Amino acid sequence: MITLEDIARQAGVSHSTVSRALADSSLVNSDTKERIQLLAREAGYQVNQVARNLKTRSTRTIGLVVPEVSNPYYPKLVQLVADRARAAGYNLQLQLSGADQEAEAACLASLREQRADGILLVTAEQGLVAREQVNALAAAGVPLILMGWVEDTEHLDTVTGDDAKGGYALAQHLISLGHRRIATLGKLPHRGIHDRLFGFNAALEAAGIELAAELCIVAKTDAQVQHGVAQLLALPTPPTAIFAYQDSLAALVIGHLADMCVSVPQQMTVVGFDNLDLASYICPRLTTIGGHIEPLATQFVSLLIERIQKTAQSTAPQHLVITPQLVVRKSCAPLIEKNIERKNEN
Amino acid sequence: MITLEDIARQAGVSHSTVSRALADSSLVNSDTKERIQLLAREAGYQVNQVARNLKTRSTRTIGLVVPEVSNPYYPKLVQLVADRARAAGYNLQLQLSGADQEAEAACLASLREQRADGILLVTAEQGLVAREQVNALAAAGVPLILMGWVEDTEHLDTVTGDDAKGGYALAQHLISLGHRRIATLGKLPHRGIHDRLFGFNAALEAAGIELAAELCIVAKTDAQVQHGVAQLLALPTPPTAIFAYQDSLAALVIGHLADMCVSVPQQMTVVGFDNLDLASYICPRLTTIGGHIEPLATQFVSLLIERIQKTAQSTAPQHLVITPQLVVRKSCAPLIEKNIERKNEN
DNA sequence: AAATTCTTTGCAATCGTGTGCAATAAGAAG
DNA sequence: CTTCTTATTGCACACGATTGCAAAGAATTT
Repeated sequence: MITLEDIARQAGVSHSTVSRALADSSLVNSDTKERIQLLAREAGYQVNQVARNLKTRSTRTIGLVVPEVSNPYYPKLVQLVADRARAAGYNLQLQLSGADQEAEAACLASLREQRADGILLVTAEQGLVAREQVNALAAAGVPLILMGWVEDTEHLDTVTGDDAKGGYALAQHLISLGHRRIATLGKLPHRGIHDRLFGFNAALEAAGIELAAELCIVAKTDAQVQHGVAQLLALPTPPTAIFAYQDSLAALVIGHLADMCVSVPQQMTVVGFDNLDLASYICPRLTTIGGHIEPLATQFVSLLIERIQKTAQSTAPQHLVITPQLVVRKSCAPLIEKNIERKNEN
Repeated sequence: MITLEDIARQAGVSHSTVSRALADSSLVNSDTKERIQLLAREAGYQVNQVARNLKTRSTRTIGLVVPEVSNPYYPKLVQLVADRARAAGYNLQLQLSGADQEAEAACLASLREQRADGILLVTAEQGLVAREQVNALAAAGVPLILMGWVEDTEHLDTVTGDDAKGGYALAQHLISLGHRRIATLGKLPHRGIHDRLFGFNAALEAAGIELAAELCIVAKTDAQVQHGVAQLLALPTPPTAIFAYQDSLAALVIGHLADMCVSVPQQMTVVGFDNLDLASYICPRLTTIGGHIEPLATQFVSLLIERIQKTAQSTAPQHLVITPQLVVRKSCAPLIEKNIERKNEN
């Protein structure tokens, strides 16, 4: 691989001059500068970023830790983060912490060893697994932004979607359509007042509706969803609507309902969360909560870059919250006579 | 950030000894070794990989260039590649070349500057955009594997799925169900004898069926798909089956058919390609071609690592081809009287 | 013509590791 | 006691870039 020294020898100057010439420094005579630049281009010289990074003590790289990219939520986020990082002139180092974040600490350690200029950490159901690591990084002054609702992170910068508000809006929508008996289905994420289910439940309570325990299905895999749907339909009084915590689960629910000859939305209303692309792929198109991922990604990156470049207005930890919107499509129907009749039959 | 020198000072030895101790070298007295290792752990020392990479002239990083991760095909590939790379002890540097690969050359340049040990390049519709770059990398001896059918790459290592065979199997399946009037829909990829459409057409020809020009729809965006589907249905003799080049397009087709009150598979048979997760999400579940992505990813990574470590049996360019399989689900129906009647009506 | 400033260039140190080689000390062998 | 191994450690250089500082000419001023 060709180095500054090689170019210098060809040009009959010192490597310092070549370095300056390629950096377009005004300290170099413009003729020599052009000559060197041409020479370097012809020789196909490519800077050794490793050496440059060592000397400049900066890598212009940001690390992004997400659990996986099989779950379609994350690719959407990764794409947006990558675009914004690139636009800001930063490289992206993607680290996958595993479906259960089992490798979260290892990812952070690797990023630190690689001397990433800053780190974006997305937590999932497990919450913040590598808490000591994160605190150590923060203490060492490594810029780090957290995404997701995690306890005891007042001292860290965080960016999160207002899941509770989204859940609230969904429930309100279902209630306004006349639904009273509503099921929920999904894997339990970080519970608490910021949870989707918490907001959902709050709206139900405000309307005087009780969320019956038999209507709360915990399911993660396809098989569990199938079982849960069957369970709901077998109830003496089945629900008229199902809230799936995520769009992908809603898609599975609709599939299994179809297998059991229950049509959506005529015989069952289904809603999801996140407004992923698949929400407009599937049939019927899914009513869901959306619009939060783009601003989340934007804030995520721009706050980190402010921290890296120390251009933030305030050095105090920031906690940005993005409010999502209801996206109405075709998977919900008002509760009409037929359903009410069916309900009364039992 | 804490360095070898810091630990050395604390331990009262030279940095060389610390370096050796942390590398568990037998040249260091076992007592001192333990003492140093303990000290380093307590101090929270993390090697500076940047410095190490400079010295060892290797980064244990492989670069992966894909157009985007919005298209669900790529995340699936990225996940698999990332898992296998991690298992082999390599970091992954993800580079997105853009939906039209407009940044392909920039991605390669960046990876070269970062001194990635090897590069995995996935091409898309545009083919190999950065051909000179790739040739330069190959000439410089940088291990590089190409994925996708591209012309004039006999001198490069390639890994590809046998798209033509997949297309052939799909067509055979449709023919065996009695379909004769079959439409195709998608954006045109790298044409040629390795194309999905080529294989598809070959099977049709073998069965004496002509692929009418009016049944070949070029569509990429959702709006184009919608328009194409409407166009097909408006024909004097509409097709009885539609082959979409990709699962995601098939999903869109099914959605628009539903909007026009055409049920799948009863009134229209639809097939896709790639067997992405969404193929089992959507309703009806999609008959498609699959099973190739996993072996593609495996071969992709292991061939690259063989090149990096120079453990390959042969130094001659390899061209690995993966044969995909037909995955039969619920989106196809045999051509029964009703359809034939409908066909004869016109 | 001498003094001063400006322009351009090279020297040399530095970033944090890894490693060949020499040096030292201790133990073994003669 | 001398000599030869062997075990352990440090010195010093290298990796390839950036950059402060000095130096040497050239240009300008007095």
